[in-house]
Amino acid sequence: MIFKGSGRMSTEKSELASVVAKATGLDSTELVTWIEYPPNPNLGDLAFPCFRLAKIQKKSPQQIAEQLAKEISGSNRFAGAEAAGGYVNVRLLRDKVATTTIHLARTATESLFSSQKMKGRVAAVDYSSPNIAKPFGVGHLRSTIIGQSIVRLLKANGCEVVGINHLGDWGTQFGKNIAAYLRWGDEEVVKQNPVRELFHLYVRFHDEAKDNPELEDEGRLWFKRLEEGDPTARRLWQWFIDESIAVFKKTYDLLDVSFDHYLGESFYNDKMEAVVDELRRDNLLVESEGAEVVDLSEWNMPPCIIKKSDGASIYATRDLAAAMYRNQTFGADTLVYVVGAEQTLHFQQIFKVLELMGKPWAKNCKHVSFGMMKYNGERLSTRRGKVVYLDDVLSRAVDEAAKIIESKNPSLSDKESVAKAVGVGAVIFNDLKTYRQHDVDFRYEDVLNFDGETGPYVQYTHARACSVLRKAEGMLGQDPVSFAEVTEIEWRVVSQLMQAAEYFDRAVAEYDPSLIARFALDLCQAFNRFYHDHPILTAEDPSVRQTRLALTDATRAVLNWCLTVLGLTALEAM
RNA sequence: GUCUCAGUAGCUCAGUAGGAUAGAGCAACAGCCUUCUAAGCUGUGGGUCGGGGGUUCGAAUCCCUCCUGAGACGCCA
Repeated sequence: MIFKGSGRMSTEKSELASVVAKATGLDSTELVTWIEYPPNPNLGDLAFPCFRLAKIQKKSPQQIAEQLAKEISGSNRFAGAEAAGGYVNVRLLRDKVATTTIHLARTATESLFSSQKMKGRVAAVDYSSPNIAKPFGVGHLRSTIIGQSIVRLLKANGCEVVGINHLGDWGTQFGKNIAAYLRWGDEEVVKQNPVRELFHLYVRFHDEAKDNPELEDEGRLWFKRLEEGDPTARRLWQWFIDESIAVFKKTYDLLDVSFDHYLGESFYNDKMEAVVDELRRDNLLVESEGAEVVDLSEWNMPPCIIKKSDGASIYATRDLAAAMYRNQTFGADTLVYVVGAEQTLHFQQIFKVLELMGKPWAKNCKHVSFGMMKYNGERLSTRRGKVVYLDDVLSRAVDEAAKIIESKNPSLSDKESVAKAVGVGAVIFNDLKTYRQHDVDFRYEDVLNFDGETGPYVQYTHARACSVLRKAEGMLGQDPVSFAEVTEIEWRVVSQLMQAAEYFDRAVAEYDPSLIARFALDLCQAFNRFYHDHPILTAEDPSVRQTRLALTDATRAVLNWCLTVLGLTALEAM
């Protein structure tokens, strides 16, 4: 397993592993991966299962556990250890761990998560990549949001990142767009609402083409003219692009999404022939059914078509050209594609061809795939007009947030921008928290719910911590606050903070922001419990007050970091 | 037909480098605001981890098989 042991484990785990290593003679970097967190905190803070050791040493797990418990207790580096059913349960020096963890969280928040392992590396991340003159639906949300979050995650890990919007700005559909516009379009109407209007014209073109097949020829003709550089075709095409990007940018601004480059498919039009030449030089091209392909049967894949039987290139050629451009021009040694799971085979083929071309960076290519977005159980299809517009979703979420503010906190200042942050945050977080390969059925009731495991919940917890700290103004400096005693409920918070690096390393290794969302939710839960059960500002003992404020500040800083990485606004009040 | 991915509480999902009694949230019900933001906290009910075999001291997790759903499977991207 590639990722095994690659994570920077908590310092507490490494400490335990080194004691066990000394006692057993085994490698501590291996041992550290065996260490677990006990299912019940009453059992201990860390647990070491002895079953595997039992096999090696040919002794009973219980026997080993008891012996190890003695060694660990005797080391003075832990509060205690006891054997229980083949496990050694270890209690940490909680006051010490709390003191150092909280200080780190407050003063160097990012280093609690990241050890900058990707310093010196360069990644090109391809995300969002909507089609020009097509509506930006909820279906595009996943690539956009997950991609942007991965960009931030990699940057936090010291990686240089180039964010690329690989716009769908080329293809026969543009011939249809042009033909439809020239037949029925009106410049003023298009300017009012460019993407929706162009899309309407496109849909109409399809409808009418059913009865008038000559329309298809008209579309093909206009695409041909576009390819040949016809001025009218070029002008309209460029206009569609400019208007579409302007519309997309409004949505991106709202989502706080940005790119280093907008490089659409058309950008590679003049860069594909060089790829074909290189493939030919490498003797990778073979003729098959009139087309030129790279044979991949050895790897159980269908051939990768490079040139169609009519001599034209195809998207595989384009993606190869794009990959090479990203490597050569940006110096990217890692290429990330945040694209739906339906293109899995395509990317497997592309990556394999790059490998066959002898590109050493081919092994660092990663397709971050995700399931399909559905609506009422049905596949969304832009062509058939089945679209849920992202703008509609966002504005409904913002309206809902505004309503809730009005009923819960009407005296809040800057209500409008808070409503925006909360509404948008709910939409983003909803998409990020359960990222897996599952298809998701988009439902308004889920997105508009702000209770429980949601973005607003995390934002609320952050605001809550901020509120306490505001009222404690001047009572807390940046100096380390030393814990004399940590309550069980306080410890749950510290214990969560302590695991930040493990979550982060896995999130980076698996390109999965949902782990950060999960981490933040667990932290919120622990903190809210603490907030509910313990007085902070009104704690009688001044030193207790200090430590609780420090814990609150640590939580605030860490939630702020998580929210930012995920792309949500960390509000100070809501 | 072949390949890939998925199947865990009524719903949405964690857990899938094998480990202790399978966890959250939503929804339902019952509590908690004269105290730091109740978008919160606590409790109750709810499960043959799709079915069946196997490997192992131990399986939701690994292997085999079957069932169900989605996607892909050469000139769209």
